[in-house]
Amino acid sequence: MAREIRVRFAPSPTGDLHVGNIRTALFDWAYARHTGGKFIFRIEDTDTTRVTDEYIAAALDTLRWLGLDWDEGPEVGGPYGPYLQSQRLDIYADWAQKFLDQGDAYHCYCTSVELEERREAQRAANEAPGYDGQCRDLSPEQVAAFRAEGRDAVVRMRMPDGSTTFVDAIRGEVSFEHKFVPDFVLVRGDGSPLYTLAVAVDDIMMKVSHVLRGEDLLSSTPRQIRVYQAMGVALEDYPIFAHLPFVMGQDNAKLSKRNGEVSIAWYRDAGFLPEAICNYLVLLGWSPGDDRENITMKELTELFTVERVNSSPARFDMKKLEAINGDKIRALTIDEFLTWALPFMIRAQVITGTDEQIALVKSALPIIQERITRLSEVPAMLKFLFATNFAVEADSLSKVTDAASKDVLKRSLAELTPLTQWTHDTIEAALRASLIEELGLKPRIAFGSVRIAVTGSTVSPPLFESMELLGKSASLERISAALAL
RNA sequence: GGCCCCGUCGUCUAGCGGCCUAGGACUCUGGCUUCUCAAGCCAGCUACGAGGGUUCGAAUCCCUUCGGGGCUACCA
Repeated sequence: MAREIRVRFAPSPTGDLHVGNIRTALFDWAYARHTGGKFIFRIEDTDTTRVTDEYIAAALDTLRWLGLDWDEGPEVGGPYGPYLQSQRLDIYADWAQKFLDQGDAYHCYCTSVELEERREAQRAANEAPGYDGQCRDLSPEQVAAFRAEGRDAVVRMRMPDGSTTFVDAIRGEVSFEHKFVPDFVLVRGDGSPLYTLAVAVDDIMMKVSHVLRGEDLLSSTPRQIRVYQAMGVALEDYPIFAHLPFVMGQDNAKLSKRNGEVSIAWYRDAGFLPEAICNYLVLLGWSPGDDRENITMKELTELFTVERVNSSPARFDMKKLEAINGDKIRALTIDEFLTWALPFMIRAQVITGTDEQIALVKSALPIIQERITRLSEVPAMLKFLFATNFAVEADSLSKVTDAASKDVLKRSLAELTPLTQWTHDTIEAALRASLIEELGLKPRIAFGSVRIAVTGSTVSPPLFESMELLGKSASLERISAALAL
């Protein structure tokens, strides 16, 4: 029987999770869900100088926010834990010792400074820089001499002659000559493990069946395979590798702050829905095969296969993300929309969050739903409903103070004041009859003046609905106030 | 420099030898609709990096070349 599908997402939280990380996590998750396998979340925190608890906590939070639930990992546990590498140090130490005993690895006493000097010399001689094997076969006397000097030793893996060939599920057969893969360090001088050791040990110990990760790790794969060999892992128990193409920035190279933000936390604050982010990101390097582009998380789990993943890098396009986000916002029910929008209204200090305010926001959401592309636009669109010190925007001022506008406003005030029923229908009927039919004005001119007076801006949600929501007294007050400008 | 990966509209992609005078989406442009802005609808612009092969036939297969990227750490 085929082995269980187990896919892991193993970030090293040296900062906030970024777009590239999440695209990988999304593919990992989607593949696990598609196959009915397990999605494993592992934290690679062997670099204690760069990984912090805050970043780890933020990573969990981001994955949760996106809806990428994990079956094994931090907080949920699992049969192959712990899932933080910093808690598995003894496991790595045991394997390193075994490799040493077997002769697969050896102690290397070269210092960083010496190594750098030698690499420099290699570069100068136009040779491939890499470990030269100086400590490969030290005599007991030499070892004793280095120890006497007080040198620390790293544990270095011996790369045998030959080559490593493996099949990448996305790129096909990939081969590396070992002469281009120098002996690499498994354990630091202080005894702490390196990624090269921990990642291979954990993937095997956690019975990971598929390693879907960024293509930057493609060239480190032969090193992982070397560790599997030293561990005595049978070929059929090697994970299947699939190296995902990069997500790059707008212009040239890697995605960075310059060309769009990288941190997922930023997108969250900017008013993007998790499903929009996932929908957009999954389209970067993968497609369902037909012309479908609006894909729900559920559809993703049904459709996602590694076979359909592209091998070429994709450029991140904020415009398209926004378009998808707009689509997702429009697809929200009003209650869902309200839940997402409220925090933005409160954070922007447009409302404090009273029941009355929430009710008004809720009734106003339908008229702005198809007008926004990010949740962060909600406060600006609705602030006219809550303004305590209402004022017409400076840019629009001149458009309500001219004589023609004054006439429109005067007439509007006269027509609207006697209205007993204040609904968008009655308001529209009154205004159309007086301004359009009787005065013969163009709708955009006539309603434009009223719009500025009532909402303070030339751009607003539909005028009559806005006036209905604002209420009769406030609407009339604002028209009067504009007349006095 | 060496090794490895990649190369279809501006961008994301469909395409896996004939269905391609290359399809969809985003962007952009024009129009319709219209109380502004949107949304919606219609139309348009724009691509197989280049050169050789293979084949009756190539975006699809092979080679070369050019271009882009990654790696080359006691980072991951």
